[in-house]
Amino acid sequence: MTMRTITIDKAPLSVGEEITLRGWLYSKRSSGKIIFLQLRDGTGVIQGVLTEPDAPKLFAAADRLTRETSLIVTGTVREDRRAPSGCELQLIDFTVVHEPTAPFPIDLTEHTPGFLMDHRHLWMRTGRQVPILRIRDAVFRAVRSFFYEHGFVATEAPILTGTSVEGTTTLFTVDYFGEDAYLGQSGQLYLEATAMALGKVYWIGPVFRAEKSKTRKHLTEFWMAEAEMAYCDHTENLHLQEKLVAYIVEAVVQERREELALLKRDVDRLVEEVSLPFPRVDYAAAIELLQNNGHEISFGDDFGAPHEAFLGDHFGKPVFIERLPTSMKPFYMKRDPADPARVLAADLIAPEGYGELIGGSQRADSLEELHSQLAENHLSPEPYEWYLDLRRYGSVPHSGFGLGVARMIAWICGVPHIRETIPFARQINRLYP
RNA sequence: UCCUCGGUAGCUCAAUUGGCAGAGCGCUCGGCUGUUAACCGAACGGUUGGAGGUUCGAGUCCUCCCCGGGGAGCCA
Repeated sequence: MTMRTITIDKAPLSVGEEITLRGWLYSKRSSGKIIFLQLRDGTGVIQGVLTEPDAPKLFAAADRLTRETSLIVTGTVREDRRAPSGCELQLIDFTVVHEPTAPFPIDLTEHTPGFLMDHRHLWMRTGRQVPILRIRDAVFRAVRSFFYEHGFVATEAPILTGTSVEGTTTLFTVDYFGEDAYLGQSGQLYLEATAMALGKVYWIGPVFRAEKSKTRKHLTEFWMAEAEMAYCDHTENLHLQEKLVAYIVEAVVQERREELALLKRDVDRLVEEVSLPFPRVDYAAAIELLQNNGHEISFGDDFGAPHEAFLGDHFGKPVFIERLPTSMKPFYMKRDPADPARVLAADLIAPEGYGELIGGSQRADSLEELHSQLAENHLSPEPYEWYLDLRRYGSVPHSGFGLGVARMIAWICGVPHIRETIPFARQINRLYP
């Protein structure tokens, strides 16, 4: 008999065979002369079974094991409906790789969010965290395949920048050889330049906002998937965005069905939510809709959390709010030719209260527009000269958007807080671990 | 920055009107041949976030500070 080393997710394919697994002891239950070891390896959890009369010495050793002991086990895979995963390993032997020097801090019962975040480096081994992080991987991969399949070129924006994208948002400052530099808050301006070189571009990268936000939807360091397209108008921009969102959800549903089941996500609802097209609602109509449903809001106001929640619930799927007021938005967006008080921009609001998934717009493409809009925002053109060059040399209509990856993952997973959707969340008051 | 709730055993939480500091889980020990957050029994475990104050007496009341959760604003 040949003995193979495999991963736990492949164990159901090896029923009847003798295999080796390398992992960690997730939990242990014993009942006198029979012992159950729950073994995890990152791909899943499987139960190992051992009875005392069969192997007294091995049984005694197993009985002494503590949680998160790393071990290599050998056994025979068999189906058993009493096992949590439907199959289990009849243990033949095991080797301890490392024995923990203290009890593992994370119980499988209950902890406060603060305690869990303090122990994020250990918490991430347990329960829902493994499936969430595997879904995160699937989301990143789906974004990359979508853009690849649609002819986009993967590129990068710098993290260290000398220019602010949004005049208003707070920036993290770093010392750059005696000069102030900032951690990038968006790759957009750089992607506009790159799109003029390569046509259609995207990147997935970290961005930084020094906002003192304290909500379930905000991190100070988060990942955005940003795209920028030359020769693309507002309408085409929205069309691509909805296709991307639906593509990601469908890919994850297909690839990570087991993980979604572990998270008890209502997958049917999720799939229904991404049936195309997503509704397009004019900003003015959205304001009216909110007013008619008892919300205190007027034209020119930005949406607050309750408004976003209402809109998501009302439509039951992601909804574009388009033609937003100029006053709400940054200098680089193109004015609506039909109404200069509006810009050709849209926010994509997620269902189920997950907030804004995407912000996008057609960009102002003439030098005159940009100059006057910089002036209106009280921004000096000087640091933007390189950006203004894009309108001096073969400027074209172009559009782009940024997708908040963590919010996307939170929505797909159905988890309430985005701190669980990234391995190590950076928040106000949290820089460790 | 603002609003709000909280800080008691390693963890999650109790503690009546201001009157002896408690439980469950975990760890340790004992029992149990199908456990599913196993179960049963025992033992271990405390500077009640910090400083000051009121009082015969403070986990409990007062003042200030520190830390955390939730929310708002801002944004993705």
